[in-house]
Amino acid sequence: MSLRHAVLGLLSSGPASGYDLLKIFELSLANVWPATQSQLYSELGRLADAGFVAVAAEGPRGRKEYAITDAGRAELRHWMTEVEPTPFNRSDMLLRVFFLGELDAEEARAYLRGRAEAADRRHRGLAELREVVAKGDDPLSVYGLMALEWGLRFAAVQRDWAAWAERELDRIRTPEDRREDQG
Amino acid sequence: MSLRHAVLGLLSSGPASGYDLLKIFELSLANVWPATQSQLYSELGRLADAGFVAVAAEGPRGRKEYAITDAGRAELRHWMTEVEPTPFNRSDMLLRVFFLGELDAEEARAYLRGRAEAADRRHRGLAELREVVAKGDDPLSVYGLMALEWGLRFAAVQRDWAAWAERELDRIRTPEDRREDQG
DNA sequence: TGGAGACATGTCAACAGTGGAAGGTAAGCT
DNA sequence: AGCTTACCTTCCACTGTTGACATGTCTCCA
Repeated sequence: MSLRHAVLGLLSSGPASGYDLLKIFELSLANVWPATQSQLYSELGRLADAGFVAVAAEGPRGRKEYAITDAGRAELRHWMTEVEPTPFNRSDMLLRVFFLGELDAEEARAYLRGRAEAADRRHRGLAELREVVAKGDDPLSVYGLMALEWGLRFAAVQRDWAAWAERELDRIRTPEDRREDQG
Repeated sequence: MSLRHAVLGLLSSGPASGYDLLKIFELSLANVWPATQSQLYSELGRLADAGFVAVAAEGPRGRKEYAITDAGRAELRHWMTEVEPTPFNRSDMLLRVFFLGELDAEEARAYLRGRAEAADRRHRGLAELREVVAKGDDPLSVYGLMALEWGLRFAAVQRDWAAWAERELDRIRTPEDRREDQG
C-alpha cells in the first residue's frame, strides 16, 4: 500500500490537485511507482477520509487542492523510518530465466542478448539524462539524482549480468560439441 | 499476468499437483514470483478451462496431477520469445529516496545505512547459498544458478549504491557547517 | 486406537492496479 | 460567437494479489 505514501510524499512539499499529482506520476515517478488517474483520485478520497490530507482550496473547473495534514505528515514519517522496505519484487524477466531450458540454445541466447541490449539502451538513455541535468538545463533534486544513479547502476548490472549469462550458456551447451570435435 | 506462465513453466518439466507447485513457489520461486495457495489453485482451474493444462492423473486425498498440453507449451513459448519483459517494477525502497528530504540528516543517513546493511546481509546469504550449491549438496539447475548470480549482483549494486548515496548526502548537507568553520 | 502432522483442495472477502468511458469547465484564439 | 485545447473529476468493470477459513484424507508411530 505505497501509493498512499507516494501521494503523501508529493503533498509534503506543497498542496496540489489530483491533476497536478498525475503529472508528477507520469513524469518523475513513472519508473518508481506508476499510478493511473483512477487510482490517484480514489486514493485522494480515501486519504481525505482518513484525515491524512484535506482540501485546502478549490479552484476553477472543480479543481481541489489537497494539502497534507499533521496526521498525514506523521504517517509519512512513520512509513519512512519504521516500515521495512520490501527487499525485492516480482520480475518476469527473471522468471523467464528459470524456464530458459524450454527454449533451444539459439532462442535462449537471443533472449539474454535482448535483455543485455535493452539494459544497455536504458543505461545510455539515463546517462544522457544525467548529462542534461549536469548542465543545469533541467534541475533535479538531490534525491532525484540519487534515484537516477540507482537506475544507471541497475541498468549496468543487468546489462553485464545478461552478457555473463549468455557466455555461461555457451560454456554449458558446447561441451558435447567439443567432445564430438575431439572424438 | 505472469503467474499463468510461471505455472506453465513449472509444468513444462513434468506433471505436478497444486500442492507440489505450491512447494516450488515457496522455495525456489519465492523471490522471483511469489504466489499463494489460493492464487495457485484458481489459476490451475483457469488454465484447465483454457486448455493449457489437463488433469493427467488423480491420486489419493483428492490429489490431481496436472500436465501441460501442447497448447500450453505453445503459450509458454510465445510468452518466452515474443512478449517483451517489463523493464522494471515498483520499488518502495526507491520511492522513499524521493522523499528523503522530509527527514532530517541523521534519519536520512540511517535509512541509507539500513539499506546498505540489508543488501549486504542478503549478499552474504546468497554467497553462502552459492557455496553450498558449488559443493554439490543441493544441486541447482544452470538457470537457477543464473538467477542466483543475478540476486548476488543485484544485492551488491544496492549495497554499493546505498553507501555512495550516504556519502553523497554528507557532501550535500555539510557545506553549511564547513562555512561556519571557516567564518 | 488415537493423535500429530503432512498431504491436498476449495472458497470468500478485501484490497490494489489497469484501462477506459463519461462529463464538465475555463482559457485562448480566430 | 464559436472552436479547440487544456484542465479536472468521477465512476465502472475487470484482473491480480493477499490472507484467512473450511474441509477432508492418508501415514506413521506411540
